[in-house]
Amino acid sequence: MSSWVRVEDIGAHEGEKVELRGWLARIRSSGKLHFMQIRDGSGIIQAVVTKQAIDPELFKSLKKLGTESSLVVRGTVTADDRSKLGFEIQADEVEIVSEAEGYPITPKEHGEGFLMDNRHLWIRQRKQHAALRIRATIMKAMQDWLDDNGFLRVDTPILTPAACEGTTTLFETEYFEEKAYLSQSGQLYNEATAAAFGKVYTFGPTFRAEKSKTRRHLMEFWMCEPEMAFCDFEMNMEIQEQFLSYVVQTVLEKRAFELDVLERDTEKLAQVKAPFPRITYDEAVERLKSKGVEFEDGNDFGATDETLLSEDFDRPIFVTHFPTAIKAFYMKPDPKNPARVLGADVLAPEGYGEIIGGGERIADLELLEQRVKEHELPVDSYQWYLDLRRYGSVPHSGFGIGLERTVAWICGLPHVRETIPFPRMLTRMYP
RNA sequence: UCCGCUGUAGCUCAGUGGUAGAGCAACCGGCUGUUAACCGGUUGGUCGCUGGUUCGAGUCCAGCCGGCGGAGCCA
Repeated sequence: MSSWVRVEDIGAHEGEKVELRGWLARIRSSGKLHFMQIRDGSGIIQAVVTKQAIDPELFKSLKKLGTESSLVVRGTVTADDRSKLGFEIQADEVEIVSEAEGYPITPKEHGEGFLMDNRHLWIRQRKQHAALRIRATIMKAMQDWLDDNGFLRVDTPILTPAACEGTTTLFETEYFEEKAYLSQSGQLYNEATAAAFGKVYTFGPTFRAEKSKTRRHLMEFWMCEPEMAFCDFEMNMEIQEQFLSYVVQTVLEKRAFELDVLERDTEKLAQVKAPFPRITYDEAVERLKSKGVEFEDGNDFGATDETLLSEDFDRPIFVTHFPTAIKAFYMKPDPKNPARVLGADVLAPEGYGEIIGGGERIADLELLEQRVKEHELPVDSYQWYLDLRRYGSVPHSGFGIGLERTVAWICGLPHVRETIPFPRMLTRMYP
């Protein structure tokens, strides 16, 4: 009897007869010998089938078996230097589960549009596996670090009654007789749960109905948003650099194989260790001007500006003290200069741009009420949020890290669309 | 929303106003160590759509539709 083994565990079964269940990734044939690449979801291994080993009719039909046909292969695990994995299977039994015909993705090159149309099949491919495995590892590393540092995961709702920052960029939906909006951030609810539990985070999908069409935007993306009571602007940045360093180092340790598949330069990732350099918004503007950029003071940075700023550093950087006017209504103004906020963005290296936005929140009731009015937000809808300043308000801070941008950076991918199984993009919601 | 590029076989592309092409995939055959295998053969077309110019349009023009790249906005 042979036992069902996954490719990732094959090394522990050398010399044994095993059963593989998977799909035919590729077949090459040399007359009386078939080389079948068997993909089982955990890896790819080559099964060698000789004409003597199996029924001649079956041997003949295997030659014609289409790519991605599903099958069960039984055979003996042997060590072999010619295999990248170090092992292959000398098959003596092959069962075809379901034949596939005309699988559209071939070993030759394809355009991005075609691959996105076939995303449901594209995710079977090696590089997509590597990126999505690294995504899973990043998510787990984020949660592990937070769980191990006293944070409680308290998820916030996706259906919300009002906007965090206005309704223009929200997806609207029906909620029986009312309107509801898909959450663009768990931020405000996080402040309530932080006042309940001290240190919390939410991790889930968020939605923005912005008509942006760039390599770093999705309509639906995942954010991990920690929030901490009794935490100021400085402590917030220290937590971010520890957190992010842990995530990057964990991926380097646990996903070396996948980083290699993606041909990622890991030396650049190895340098990602706390502390991260800090520059103020005003310093950043000076740096841009000295590089010949025509920058209008008070504006936010564009993608090329962020690339120019990060290229001087070998690790992520904080850009702090943005103009109050361009930041969210809940950001705390710097007491030394109220025209600037106690907020910071983290810019990833190598031109990957902003991956974290965060800062200290306004704790004072009167100032927050004033800000809500200044931003022309419906004050009544924000009463629960203002309550947080009425009942034991404390200094508190938090941040949000965009998962797909982080995955794109760590994987060295040119576009966030490959960092999520089924990206929702401006002009694409299929499949 | 704006700017640029682009649309020809299942895929990636070539195609000078005058007979619709290649490589890969698929299909048929060959090969006992292949790694995007290789060798021989076969099939495969509403040239994005609509209109216009012309004796003649894949090719030139206009509009529309799709794709890709970038900008703005943002994580």
